[in-house]
Amino acid sequence: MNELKQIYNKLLKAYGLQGWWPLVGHDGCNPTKTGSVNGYHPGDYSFPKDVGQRFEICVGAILTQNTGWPQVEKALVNLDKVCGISPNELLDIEEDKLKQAIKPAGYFNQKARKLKQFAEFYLELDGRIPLRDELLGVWGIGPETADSILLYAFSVPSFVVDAYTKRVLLGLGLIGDDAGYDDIKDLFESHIDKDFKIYQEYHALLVEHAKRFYSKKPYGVTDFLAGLSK
DNA sequence: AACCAGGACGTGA
DNA sequence: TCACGTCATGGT
Repeated sequence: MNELKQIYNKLLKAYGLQGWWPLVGHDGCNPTKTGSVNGYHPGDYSFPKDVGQRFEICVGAILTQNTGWPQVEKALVNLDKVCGISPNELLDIEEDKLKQAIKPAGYFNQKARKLKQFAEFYLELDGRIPLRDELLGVWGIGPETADSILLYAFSVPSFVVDAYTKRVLLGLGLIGDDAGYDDIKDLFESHIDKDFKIYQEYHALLVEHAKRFYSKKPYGVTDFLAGLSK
């Protein structure tokens, strides 16, 4: 068994199933993740259950750029109140009202524009699953957001790499400081079975682990996984 | 009171 | 290609 699989097993044993992506309108959802916001559904991979939930995940992926989830949740609740979370409703709402609603998530000028443009793109899809390159062509969607949308909204096994992921792998000595986004993505995808459930859990587990051991400098000095590699 | 959060884009070299 | 500045609110 390769090292990345061992790390996955160890993280899973330590933290359990994470149940990403959290949903605000959690109908049919079982928010059992203790000590966290509602909307998680550990062990249930039948999400999103409808197009509404699918679009909400996309919106959340954009709103969470460089921002903590609790703030995104406030923005989503506001959005749901002032117009609703659907492509048409986001296109119809006046931009200033949109900015006001998503303000808690920060970068409201940019993110309001991003949401408008994504809503348009989403309608053009007409129910089809987008290609990664198509997502990257939308203004405001970079590699991490594209992969998050593919993995959590469309259940496509595209591994998500974020700042935490890089810190953990760097701390374990598995990559160099010069490793880029695609290098790290390819590393996971070449060593882990292309199963969207495993990719969803693995990314969420890395975030959970990083929040505990890699949130303040010096990063990773107390990482209990560090003994895995040398 | 800095520092950071589940980044992405625009610019100049 | 790449390093760097910008965007913005709210936690710790």
